[in-house]
This record gives sequence, structure tokens and C-alpha cells, in this order.
Amino acid sequence: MADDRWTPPEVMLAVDLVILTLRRSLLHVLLIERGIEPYKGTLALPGGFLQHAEEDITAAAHRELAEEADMDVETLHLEHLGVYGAPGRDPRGRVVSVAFLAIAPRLPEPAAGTDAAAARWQRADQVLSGDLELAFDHRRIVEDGVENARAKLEHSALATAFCGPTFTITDLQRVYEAVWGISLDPRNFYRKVQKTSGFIVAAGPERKGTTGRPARLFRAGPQKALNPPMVRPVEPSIMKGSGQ
Amino acid sequence: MADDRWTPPEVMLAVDLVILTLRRSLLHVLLIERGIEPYKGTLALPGGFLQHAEEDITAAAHRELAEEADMDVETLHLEHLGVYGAPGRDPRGRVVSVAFLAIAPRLPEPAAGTDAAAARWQRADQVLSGDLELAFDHRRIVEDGVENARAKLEHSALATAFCGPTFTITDLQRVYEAVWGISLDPRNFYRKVQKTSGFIVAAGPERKGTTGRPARLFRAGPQKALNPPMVRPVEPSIMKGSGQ
DNA sequence: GTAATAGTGTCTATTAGACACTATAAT
DNA sequence: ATTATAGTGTCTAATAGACACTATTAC
Repeated sequence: MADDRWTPPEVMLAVDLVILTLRRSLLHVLLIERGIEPYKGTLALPGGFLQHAEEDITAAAHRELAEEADMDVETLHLEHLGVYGAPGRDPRGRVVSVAFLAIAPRLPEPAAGTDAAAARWQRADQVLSGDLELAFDHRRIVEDGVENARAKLEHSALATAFCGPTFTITDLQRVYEAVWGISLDPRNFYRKVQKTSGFIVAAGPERKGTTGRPARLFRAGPQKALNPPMVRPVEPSIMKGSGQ
Repeated sequence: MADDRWTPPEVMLAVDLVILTLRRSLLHVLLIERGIEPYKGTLALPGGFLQHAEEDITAAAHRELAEEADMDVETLHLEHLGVYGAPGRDPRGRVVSVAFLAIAPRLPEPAAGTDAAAARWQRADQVLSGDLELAFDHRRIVEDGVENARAKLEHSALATAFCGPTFTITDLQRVYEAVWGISLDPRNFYRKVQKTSGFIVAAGPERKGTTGRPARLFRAGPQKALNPPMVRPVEPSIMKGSGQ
């Protein structure tokens, strides 16, 4: 500690991406089948090491998003999620991974012919339940990412990131239902969303639905923080008659 | 990218601590006057490099807490805050810092005769306003830490971490007022806190106040997540008459 | 008594939650 | 007309916010 010549240990820095989207009204996460050891053949989050010593961490996340998922960062919500650096989590040595959460609107399957060829959308519930096995500590990272998204839906306009540039109120309701894993009353949802100032604003005239009455289109409003918040219904918890 | 022999760059990993407490009903943050270059003599967050290549990051945060702040980690709330790794943020090279947020009950000044000798509590508002200059990007980290604490007060029982093992409802109200920087109606606060199930539970009989009616004592309840949440009053925003 | 702090009750406006109908399109 | 989806209105119970008084101690 008083050693003049002591220098700090160095670690390898990686980024991992939890990319969430909605497909057929179900929450999905993008996973890649690893082509190299360790965990070759196992599903894992897209990600990788910093490319050079001067690369910015967020820039690395953007790069991986483009390389491994063939996605344009401009259209995506991307935010810091956490740091996963337990010794021994990677057999190659001390790897510290910075995880990011990305939210994508419904997209086609990742294009073949890129690094993303092995990428596939998988149902989030299958990952969370353990039906799908993931490499490293990536299941834990997905858990944290989903929980982060669930919480953010309450207080931010994150839900609009799951939709395209324009969307209907029903589209937005599907996002809340899929991420929270519950169903909501459309009448109360309409009322709440419309009176939450700055959340969504009218856009264009109407959408030519496949059938039924055409829906009005909206786009994301200027407000990133929702006030009042959208409230996640309390699940009838096990704590019955707890005090008071 | 297809180079077989490529190995990832390595970075130096540091931890930094934003330690918040209340002193005289004002939010304070623990800062240290740096004894070495760079930024020698400037105030900075307590923290430092990983000690060896196998040290766990959270363990390193605990160690710094003990070394630099002379605090027992058992009594403190400690959670991940963010990662700060912009190239060039540290003149010594590529340093990536994992920041932690710690909440401490009111404590005596850090003991002299330890690494913490140069540590001092400083008012958070003076840091946020820029009246106090901090080394590196530490002011930004403090901003993020305070904002994190403000948000967490709404939905978690974090406020109890600012108090000792037992506290009065008024003590708790002071925490909310100091961190949020507003004043609250004590009657409504009492009602809200008492009916938020699991937030606080009665403890011991009463406290011998210096003067006035003795207050009942409480301790932190079992519930970490508050439901319903404590709501931070909307500041009369500049957005007047913004749509409906 | 006075001063100082702790604690409670009430009234009102707003909101959340439950619930059923009307509207507009494709076929 | 039928089917399918979009959108609105009303009632009620719970809650937030404003506000004034009583309670218990030290002196």
C-alpha cells in the first residue's frame, strides 16, 4: 500500500447487450449462439471485448449492436444496465462486463450474412424460467434487464421505444401487458395515457387496420419522465393481513 | 476481427464511492483531499484501484469504505451506481471506474490517524452547484448518485438507511426533505408513512427528547419496495398550459 | 403557566378501478 | 348484417393535499 512502484492490476473489459423487443405480443430477447470457446454452441447475449484501449464503452456497445445484431443505434434506446465482474465468471481470465439495455421496435429477423447470422429472438420468459440455458452469468443479466425495463415503464416513456415511430394506443398497451406480464383495462389505459401530459402526441390521421375501426396514430411525446407515473397493479401478494 | 492472435486491450479498474449522509438536516457527501497526483490537493470521492487481479469489485468497494472512510460496511447501504470509463478521464491511462452509492446514518467526523484523515463531509448542494471543485469527473458521479437517491426514496425504504437503527417519524421526514430539497406537511407524512405497509415498525417505547413531547421510535420494516410509493411533489414546472 | 415538539382528525378534489356501450371499418 | 377493433362515459372507493387542533414533555 505504501509501495512506490505498485501498479494496479488490469482487467479485460467487455460489453454485453440485453436487447428487448416485442414479437407477437410477447417479450423477446436477442441471443446469439456462440461460435467460439468458451461455451461454444451455447446461447449468449450479444457483446464482446473492447476493440482497442481507447475505445469508449458506450461506443463499443454501439459497435456491437451494429456488428452482432445488425441494428442501427440511431433508432434504438440504449442505456447502462450494470457491471458484472465476479472473478471466475469467464474462464479466459478477469473479464469485467458492462451490460447495456437496448429496446428495439419489432424488427425482422437479424439479417443473414453478417455477424448476426447466429442471432435469434428468444422468448424472455423461457430465459427467465431457465428453460433456455445461457452462457456465463448472462441469465442473471437478462433478469436484471427485464426488471429494469419493468420498473422504467412506470416512470418513463420507455414503452414508446418498443414501438415504431408511430403507434396506436393499443400497441402501447400491448407493450405494458407484455413486459409486465399482466392484462390492463383498455378504457382506463386510454384515459391514463392521454392525460399523462407529454407522453404521446397525435401523429398522422389513422391507420388502415386489417379489419375493424381504424386507429388513431401517435408518436412519442417530448416528456421522458412520466408524471403522474403509470402504476403497475399490485399483484395480490402473499402478504395478506400483514399488520395494520 | 478475424485475427487469431488478437487479444483484448486491458484497462485499470477503480471503484469510487458516493457516500451520502445527513448532517444538521442537510445532505452531505464524503470527500477526500487527494494526497497524490493527479489532482493532488483537490477534493475527490473516496475510492481507488482494485488491489489485485482477483479482487471482487463489490469487495473492493467494501475495502475502500473501510480504509478511506473508516466505516463499517455492515451498517451501510451499498449499491451499484454506474460506470465511468471515458477515455482521457484519468491522465494516468485508461481507467474505468465503477461507482457505488452508500448511505450512512449520521456519523462522527471520520477518525484521524487513518487513511480517512483527509476525509470531510461536504454539503451536497455545494458540490452540485459547482462551488466546490472536484477531481476527474467526480462531480458528475455525485450528481448521478444524488439523483439516484432521490428516485429511490420514492419507491424503496432507502430513507431508513439515513437513520440509525431506530428513529422517529420526524427524523424520517427530515431525510425526505433534505434529499428532495423541499418541505413536507407532517400530518400527511405521518399518515402516508404509517399506512405504507412494512415500511417502518414500532420499536422501543419513546425517545427522551431534549424538549417537547417524546417521540415514538421506529425501526426499518421488512419491506424494501414501497407500495404505494412515496410521491415526490411535482415542482410547479415551467411547462404551464402545455396542452390539455 | 410558556415553549417546544409529537401526534391526530376532517374536509375536498382528484384519481384509480370496475364496468357497458357506441363508432367505424372490412367482409 | 356480421365481425372485429377503436374509442368514450359513468359510477364509486380510495387517495392526496390542504388545514387546525390536542397531547406531552422541560422549564
